[in-house]
Amino acid sequence: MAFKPLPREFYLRDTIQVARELIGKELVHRSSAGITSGVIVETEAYMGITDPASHAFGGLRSKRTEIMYLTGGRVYIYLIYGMYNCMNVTTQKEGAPEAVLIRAIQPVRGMEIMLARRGLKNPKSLMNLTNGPGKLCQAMGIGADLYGADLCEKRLFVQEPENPAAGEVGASRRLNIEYAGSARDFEWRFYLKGNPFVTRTSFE
DNA sequence: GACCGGATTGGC
DNA sequence: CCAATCCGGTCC
Repeated sequence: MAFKPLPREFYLRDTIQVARELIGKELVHRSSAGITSGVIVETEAYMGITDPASHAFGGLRSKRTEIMYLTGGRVYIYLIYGMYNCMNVTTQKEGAPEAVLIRAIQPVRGMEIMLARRGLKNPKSLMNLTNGPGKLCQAMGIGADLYGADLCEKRLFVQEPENPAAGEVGASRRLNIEYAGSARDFEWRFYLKGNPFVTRTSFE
C-alpha cells in the first residue's frame, strides 16, 4: 500500500478550515508494533494567541507550546490530567500558534494492535476503542515521543482515505472549555454527523 | 518552593 | 458523581 501524507500547504491555512477538512481524512501511525489508522470523525480548532481555550493564549511560550509557533504541519501532544495524551496537528505560518485537536477516529487498520493497546479483550462496543482524544492516542500508540513529529514524513501523518466516509459535517461548541469566557460559544468543533465514534453531547 | 487545576476517562 | 495522577503555570 502506498502512503501519501497531505502536503505542507494543507496545514498552512485558516485553522477552522483545516479542522473542518480533516473530517473524513485518514490518520496513520506506522510504529514498530505495526500500522494503525482511522478516519478522523471529530476535531476542534484552537485559535492561538486570541483564544482563551488555547494553550498559547496571550502568546504564551513554553517548552510545551513552542512547537505551535513553528510552521504548521507538525504534531503537538500534551498530557492531560496526568494520565492521557491528546494529539493536535499544528496549522498556519510560523509565529501563529494555532492547532487542531483530533477528538475521535473510526478505526481502519490495525484493529488487533489497537485492542491490545487499549486493554480490551472482547470489546462489546467497538466504539469505545477510539471515541475520545485520550482513547485514540492510546489505541494508536501516540505518546510524548511523537511531540513535534513532522506530518509530512511517513511515521505519523494524515492522508486521503481509501474509502471516503459518507455523511455531512456538523459544527458545535467545543467541549469542556467552560472557563474560556465568550469563546466557549464559538462553534469550532466539527464532526461527522451520525458517526458512532463521535463524542455524544447534549447539544450537538 | 507551594499550590491549583486541567482540550479526559472509567468506575461507582 | 467523582477520583486518578502529574505537569505546567502562577504567585510568593
